[in-house]
Amino acid sequence: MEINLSVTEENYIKAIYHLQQADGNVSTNEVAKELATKPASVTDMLKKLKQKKILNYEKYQGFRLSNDGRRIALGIVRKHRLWEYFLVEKLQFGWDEVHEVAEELEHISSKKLIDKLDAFLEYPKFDPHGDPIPDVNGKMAAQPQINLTDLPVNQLAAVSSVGIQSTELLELLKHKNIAIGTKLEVKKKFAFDNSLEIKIKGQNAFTISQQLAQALFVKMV
Amino acid sequence: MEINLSVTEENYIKAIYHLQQADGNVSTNEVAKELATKPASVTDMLKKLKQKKILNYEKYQGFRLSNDGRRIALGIVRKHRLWEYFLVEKLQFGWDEVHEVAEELEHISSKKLIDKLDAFLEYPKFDPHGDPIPDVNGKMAAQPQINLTDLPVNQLAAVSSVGIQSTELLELLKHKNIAIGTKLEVKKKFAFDNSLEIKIKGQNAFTISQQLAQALFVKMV
DNA sequence: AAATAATTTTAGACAAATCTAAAATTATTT
DNA sequence: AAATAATTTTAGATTTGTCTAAAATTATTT
Repeated sequence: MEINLSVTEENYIKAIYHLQQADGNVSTNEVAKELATKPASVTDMLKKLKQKKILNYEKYQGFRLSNDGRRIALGIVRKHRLWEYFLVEKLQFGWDEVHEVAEELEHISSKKLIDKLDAFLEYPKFDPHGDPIPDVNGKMAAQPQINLTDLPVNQLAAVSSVGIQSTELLELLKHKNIAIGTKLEVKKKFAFDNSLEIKIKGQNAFTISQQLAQALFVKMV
Repeated sequence: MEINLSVTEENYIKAIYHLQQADGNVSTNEVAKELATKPASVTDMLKKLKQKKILNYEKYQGFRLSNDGRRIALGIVRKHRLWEYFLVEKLQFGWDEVHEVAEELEHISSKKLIDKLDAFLEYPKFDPHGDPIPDVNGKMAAQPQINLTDLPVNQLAAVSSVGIQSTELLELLKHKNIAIGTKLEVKKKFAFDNSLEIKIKGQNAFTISQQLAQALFVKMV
């Protein structure tokens, strides 16, 4: 039942997991960009992962992780986030300097190690960046809903609710092409009037007012 | 100044380090045995390490680490032993189940990580097996001298002093071919009369009495 | 000091993960 | 719906670490 995976394979699985969280179906080019490698290399790996039943993949058709693949990805995410928590809470790293180290630590294979680390840290639910940490069974706490004004720049999030129910607001949202479930990122914050530059995938970026941003709640993705 | 080393290269360096601690000059076959690989593979790696100036090596002549090589080896040993200490003291692993995990953790490259871990652990001097942990500069505490009767089975050690100065004792030591500096291992302990079976490299094992063992002090190697 | 044995090195091959360049397929324009 | 563009895949090469089998060297016997 335990498949042995190389660090490279794990990195592909993790990248595909994150891309499909944001995007649904994943493409060869996206993965190549994410991993700073060439599409041809990605295709080779896709075949390998398909053969190991980690990936549902038909050529030219895009792909997604299988159930097994998702289980493995969650295991890697769990390790990454627990180590980040450890680095910040116990070793006094800054939250902005832990990522690369966690990228290495997440590939340490011992399950016992990670479960004991989890216990030592007293089963934290969120990592230092606010992302939820999967538990032993791969379950994670729901991402808390935050106000759009509090969303970090370049953090993908999905609109989860609107603060007020007014026809005027709905009219504006319709015009801006924003609905519940719309995935967006904040690209810039303007201090002068607290307006935000917003990017929805496949559209050009546009600006929204402070008032509109305050009416929108999102969950990080 | 910072050379990038693969996990494989690091494992070779560590193996050579440990072998030369015990042996002086190291041979291709010894390394192959230690790393469970073939002599031909070792020769390939030796050339590579020589080229990187980590090894003083002339073919057919045996080899030793260069100063740089020793510095690198001490860094790996430092990481291994600090992680072992962490696993036992913080994560409640048994001292006998930490080795394989530490074998993986020792290859995490961040120097900052290991120095912060050292601080978190409050600069321990010895790991759970009693081996000294090198500090940031590669210095380690002298291995404490222990009585031969307390030496664990199969732990290589060097005779460091004798407890009493008698002609009779010296006569016996001469006959048994034991001197200050002689490297030996205890292969068996016999409960009946507390005699020990001793093995000196290149000789057949032989037995010594409890009285003789109590007169000998050793340092682990 | 020859012969034999053991060790070590070379030569050539293989698998994993990558690359470039070209071919195949799908998507988008006009 | 052709033509063009973008994406994806294939084919063939490269690098790293490994292997086996054979050759070279050193060590040990007789």
